[in-house]
Amino acid sequence: MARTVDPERHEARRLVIIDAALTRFAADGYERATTAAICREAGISSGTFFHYFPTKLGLLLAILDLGTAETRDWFAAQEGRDDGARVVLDYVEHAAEDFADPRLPGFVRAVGALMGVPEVAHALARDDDAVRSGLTPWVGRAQRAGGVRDDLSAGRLAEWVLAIVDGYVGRLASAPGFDQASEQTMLSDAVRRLMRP
Amino acid sequence: MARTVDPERHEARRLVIIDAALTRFAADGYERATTAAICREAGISSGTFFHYFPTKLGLLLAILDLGTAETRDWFAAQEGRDDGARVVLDYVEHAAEDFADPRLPGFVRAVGALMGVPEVAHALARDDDAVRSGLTPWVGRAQRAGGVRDDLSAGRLAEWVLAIVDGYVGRLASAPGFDQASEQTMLSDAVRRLMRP
Amino acid sequence: MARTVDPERHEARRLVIIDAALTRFAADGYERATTAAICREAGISSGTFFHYFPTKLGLLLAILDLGTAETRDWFAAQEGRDDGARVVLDYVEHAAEDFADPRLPGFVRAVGALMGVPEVAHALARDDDAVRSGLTPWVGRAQRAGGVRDDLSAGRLAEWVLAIVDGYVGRLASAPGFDQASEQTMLSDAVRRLMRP
Amino acid sequence: MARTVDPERHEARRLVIIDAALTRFAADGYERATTAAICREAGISSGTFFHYFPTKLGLLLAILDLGTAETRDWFAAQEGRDDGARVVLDYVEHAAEDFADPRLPGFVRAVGALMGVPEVAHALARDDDAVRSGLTPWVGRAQRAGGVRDDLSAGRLAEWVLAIVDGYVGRLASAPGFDQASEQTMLSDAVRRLMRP
DNA sequence: CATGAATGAGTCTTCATTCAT
DNA sequence: AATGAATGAAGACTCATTCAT
Repeated sequence: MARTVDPERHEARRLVIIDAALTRFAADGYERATTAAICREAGISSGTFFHYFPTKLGLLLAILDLGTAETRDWFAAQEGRDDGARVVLDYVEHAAEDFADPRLPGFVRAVGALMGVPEVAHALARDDDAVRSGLTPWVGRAQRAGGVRDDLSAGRLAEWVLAIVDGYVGRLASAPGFDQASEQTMLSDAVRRLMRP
Repeated sequence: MARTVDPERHEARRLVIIDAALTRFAADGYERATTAAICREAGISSGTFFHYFPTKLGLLLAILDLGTAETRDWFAAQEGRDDGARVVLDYVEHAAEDFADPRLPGFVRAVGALMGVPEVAHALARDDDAVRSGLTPWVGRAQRAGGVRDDLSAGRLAEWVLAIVDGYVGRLASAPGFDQASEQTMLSDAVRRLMRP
Repeated sequence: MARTVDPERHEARRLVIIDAALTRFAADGYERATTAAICREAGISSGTFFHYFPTKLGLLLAILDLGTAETRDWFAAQEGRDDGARVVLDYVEHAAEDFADPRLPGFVRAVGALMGVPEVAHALARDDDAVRSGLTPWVGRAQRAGGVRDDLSAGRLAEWVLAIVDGYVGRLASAPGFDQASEQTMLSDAVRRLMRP
Repeated sequence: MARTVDPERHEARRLVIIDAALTRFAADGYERATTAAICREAGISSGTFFHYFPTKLGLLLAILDLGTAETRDWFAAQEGRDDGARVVLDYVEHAAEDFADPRLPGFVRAVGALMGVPEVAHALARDDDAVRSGLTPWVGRAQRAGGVRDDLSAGRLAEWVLAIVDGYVGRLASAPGFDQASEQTMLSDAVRRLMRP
């Protein structure tokens, strides 16, 4: 009797809160996004908030971990492919599509301001590691296959690919006429130019 | 009789506060950098702080304006030059050198989190305008002179140059082995590749 | 049909909760002992807690009433005895033995902090009354039998006997080397000295 | 210029807050005495409260330390006296007079409920030490001078003197007809009886 | 009967800003 | 001009209690 824990409902509600938080963090920044505002956005009470997440920071970290997991999943799904350069470009495209969600740039900026907070720094380092260690082997394979410059180590070249993606994302948020729809092809082009021998 | 306002001393003190704020904002982010911490860093009292700046936000805006003015000055100093492509690359290098101050990436992130605050958004828009309107003519001139791709408008190409600089700056702050000394030549190379016909 | 209320099981569970509460109140004080902690200690859910007790305060009052009833029972069991002084000393010893439960001093302190709450004040007054009205007649009888000082009223002397027991209990909790095993004979001696003519 | 720190005014204000806190802690207990209520009682704002004390607990500890210091001062002032038994009785009387402040018993109870908080436990241990190490030598001297029982060590006898004072203080608070004015002579008598050979 | 997710009032504490000296 | 004590609005978080299952 008394089936009180419905794991599905729990997970669903958790995601509602995460979604609301993404909205508020993106629009207002971490500090200006009050827990009250997040609760309002999610349609829950403050008690419920702290029933699902231990602290406001804990919620942020949960979001970051979600992203890291998503990255790992994406790379895991590429296992067995052959064309390294193609995978790199697919990743770039995949990342760019993530940012079709207009809240993401704002969220990334919100997180950036918290780099001084150790727990955030660690979560970001984990995330960066996931991307880097996912991407580097494909860059290396592309180099060995030829068709990609090899005057840089695979790691350093991967880093620069990420730098360009970062720059693209940053502009998405701050430059008026710069939008995902029209610039995504330029992004692929820019990365191709960077990697050309 | 008593001329109590010594404009030089006033300006010097203002700069001391701005410098202290740059340090704290960069290390802790805008919200976590308390006025008390900035005062401590600057060696002044809170009363003095508000004698020089109307609010904490006012101080931040003053710093941003300083940067915008510096950008305008730099472009004003290029007047009369000929080689557009060279000026663009010089600007990239100049921007990169600014970021030799290790506090700047942190400061940029701190400001990014405040994009939702209208006054900050406007100040950033002014700053962006200064850069864009400074850079675009030189890109256009380079295109007309040949040697630079012209499948994009000058404005859009300038935007992408800035995107790459942004990406470089972002990595500077977040990637462990990515430092200004060793990556600056890669930056120029990446911009050159982007602009190549 | 369904007789769902098994009075014995009900009472047993009630006592489990009371015991758990005694533990938590004693260790943490009334306010710091959360209902959640009491539930954990008792191995029940919060819903069950409030099925057995109307409020957290109600639980505390129930514990106090239990103590009062126990006191009344003890004195009822002395009916018919002769030697008043002996009964007084027996009571002192009995009280001291109660405090062999190491949780009691802490519980008494926890309750002390709630004297400002009317319901607690009343419960304590009832308890004190039970002790006082149980003890005073025996003190009086001892005085009339001689061998006990009679320069004080029986009531006042009883009060002082209780004061010494209280002091003993207080030390039990706060003084390191002061333990029930070694000090109980001193307690009887101190009470005897107090009562000596 | 700018005489901003007036140490006297600072200390005076600190004492006003301490006095207000004593009132509220005594009447309501530690947890139920909100900082807001203490501020109201002291006629200050919440900001001022935290300007003078780091936390609500810090305020409580400050009060305890004040008491410990007072105890040390009292014993320091007895240096050079001769009659140990007289000093012990003077201390008992002195302690009893302290409790002429009707708030003290309530305050002691409020603190008792916090014995589980390490910082409070330590402060109380320090306080107990001050009393014990102040009193024990005088008890010892009285024993050596004769006229005081020596079947107990000086330390243990001192402990029992304190137990009786504690019991007296406890009754002061909880027993209706038990007041300082009429019972203080009984207190001295009780202690004398305890110490008699 | 038993469960535990949900609630929201209430608390401590922080911090930008003011102002008397 | 410079100081720093005082202010109080605002925010994160806790916890007793309710109620649908």
